[in-house]
Amino acid sequence: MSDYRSVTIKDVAARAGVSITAVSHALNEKGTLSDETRQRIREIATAMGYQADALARGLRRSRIGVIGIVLRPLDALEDYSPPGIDYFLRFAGAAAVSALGKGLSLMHVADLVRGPVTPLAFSLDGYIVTDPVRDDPVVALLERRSIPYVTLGRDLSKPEATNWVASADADAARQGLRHLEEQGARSIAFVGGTDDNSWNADGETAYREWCEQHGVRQRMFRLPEGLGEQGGHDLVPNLLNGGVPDAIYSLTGRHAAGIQAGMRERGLLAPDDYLLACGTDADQTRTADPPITAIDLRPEILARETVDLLAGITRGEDPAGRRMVQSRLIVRRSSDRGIAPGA
Amino acid sequence: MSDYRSVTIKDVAARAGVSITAVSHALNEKGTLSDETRQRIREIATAMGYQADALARGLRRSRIGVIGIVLRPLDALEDYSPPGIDYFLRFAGAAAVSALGKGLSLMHVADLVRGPVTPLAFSLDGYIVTDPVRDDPVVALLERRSIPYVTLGRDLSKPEATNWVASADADAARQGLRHLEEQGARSIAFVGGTDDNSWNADGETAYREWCEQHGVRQRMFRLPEGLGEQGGHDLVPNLLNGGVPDAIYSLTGRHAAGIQAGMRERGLLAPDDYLLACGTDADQTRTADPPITAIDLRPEILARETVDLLAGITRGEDPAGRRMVQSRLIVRRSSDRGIAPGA
DNA sequence: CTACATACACAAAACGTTTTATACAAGCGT
DNA sequence: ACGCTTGTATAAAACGTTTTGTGTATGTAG
Repeated sequence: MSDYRSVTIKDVAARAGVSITAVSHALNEKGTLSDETRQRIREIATAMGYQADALARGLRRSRIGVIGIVLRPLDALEDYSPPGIDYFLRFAGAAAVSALGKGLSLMHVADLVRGPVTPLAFSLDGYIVTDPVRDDPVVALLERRSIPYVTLGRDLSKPEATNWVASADADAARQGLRHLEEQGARSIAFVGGTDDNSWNADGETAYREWCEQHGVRQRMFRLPEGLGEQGGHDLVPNLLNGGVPDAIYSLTGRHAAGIQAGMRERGLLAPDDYLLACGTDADQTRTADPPITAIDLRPEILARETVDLLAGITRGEDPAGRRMVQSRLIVRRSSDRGIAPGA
Repeated sequence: MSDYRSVTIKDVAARAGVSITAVSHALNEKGTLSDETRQRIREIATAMGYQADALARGLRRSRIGVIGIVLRPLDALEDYSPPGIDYFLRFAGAAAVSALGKGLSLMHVADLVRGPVTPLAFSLDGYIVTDPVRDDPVVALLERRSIPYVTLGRDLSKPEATNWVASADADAARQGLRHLEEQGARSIAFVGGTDDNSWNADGETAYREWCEQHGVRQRMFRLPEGLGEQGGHDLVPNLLNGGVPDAIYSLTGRHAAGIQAGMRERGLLAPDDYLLACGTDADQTRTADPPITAIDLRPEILARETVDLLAGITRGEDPAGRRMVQSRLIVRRSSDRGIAPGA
């Protein structure tokens, strides 16, 4: 490690024979400099490879070109890198890429509200908060600090808020339920999560409506997200309590995989003995045997919209919020009896 | 957005009736303060919720608690979020999680050497560079700036370097080749990439050795990583040039999927007409039909080791480098003729 | 009583910027 | 010759820390 000294504004000023104020103004289109000197300073600066130190700059202004991302559902999990969270990783990866495309960098930040937090956390330009729960403490903290943020998924405790992007959750669930119906399901059991977020809420609503419209008794279950496949597996006895349902719609991928495993232990195989579909595509739904029908929430598109919205807000613009992204049903064997849609 | 003013060192000093120097010393275990005042200041600081501003601190010291990650193979791609890069996203996600566990944050940084770079880029504590190529300009830049870094995969141009973590690439390839052999392959064609990195180099070496040991003629192909599935597909005529090989071992997942598709168009199906295995597990290998045998490089473990090594280095320690992570063969239908290993 | 440590606290400089306020010409109208 | 713009450039303050050096009691040895 040599002792490299990077070139500062002072160096540029010295070389150009002007004050550092002149350099700053020349490079930031501020102040009153003749076009001539402005131009000259710029050339010298680039020739010397000058790049303003972001820390020093951030100290005065307050934008450092970095946005943070908080993955709430992962905060909650004890183990921080369980399998089957690839939706979040895909989202985070895609968000990073989108941010880079806008000249921003994305920084992962751990739970802001417990334990010591990364030093830079409160100096970031803005935040993406995925799937906040009702009265989310992280959201509250950001508000208190007046740090701009965008949530992925609506914040149920803030119906007036516009700073969110979400998949069209209710639509997605309806789409899944309609598909099961088309493949022959008359009664459908529903397995949601326990996190108090819009994703679960909208899924439940869609299910309730479907049941009412079809005059079918609701069979709704709520299973903590953290229980994962094991939880799905252990839920099976309850699911079978009132007889084998025609179909099961599970919101989370890990639950669905566990349910399928548990059903198989009882000799019940999809798609012959029941139909199975799932609200999020995940590693588990793809690799299960048989592969499980799932909804691709299109994390890449969600990420792009989220970053775009946040970037606009941090720049002080007033971009349109409340953005919804249409998701897409991926039919796989677990629910495919070969009946054409609309038949 | 209210005008929240966060509590500064000055506020704490005022409240405690001491100088800001005293506060700084008290909180950083520096200087000469009586234990009594030290303690009193600490209590007041925590009571007021004081947290040192990372930017201001970074200006003086030079550690801000953030490490950067550069995904070189993605830098090279024109499209920045193609499918089938989930190995990198998994790695990045896992690295973020590992970093958080060490009180560091992970920041995605785009190609450092072309175009304007994120402002904070040169103020980060250190970097992870995945799969650097020979004489990688990003690596050169980091060295010039004397920013510590760790590479994922050896840097072929720096045989003496110890600052790397890698999967046991050669072992992995040997493992794959042995598996194909056990399933009945006598001649194996090999498809590598063109990036000049240790991953490709070690894979090729393992293949050459295997051919020599078995007295089989080499059938080695090099296909640019960027061509993806299409590239694999288009390579098939060349692959078939000297007759249908018993088996094909492809280093990258996208190539493998394309090859399988191309072979099918010619009526050749795995595992009956040929065996197919692949050096990296990817979305494409899992979801291909039939699913393709692949090597799980265990990005989560790689990420943990990489972050651990880098964290040690940035703290000025001298942690053991050159860490190798054993990978794991996942046998899928594309190469499975049901012959037990070792038979 | 003097000289000299020792213990404690603080003032001021420094980090590299941006921003605000000021200075100095030159030109112009009176 | 005077005051007033206008155009150009700079000095100095500010951002919130850390670090360096200085100062003042207090105690101790001679």
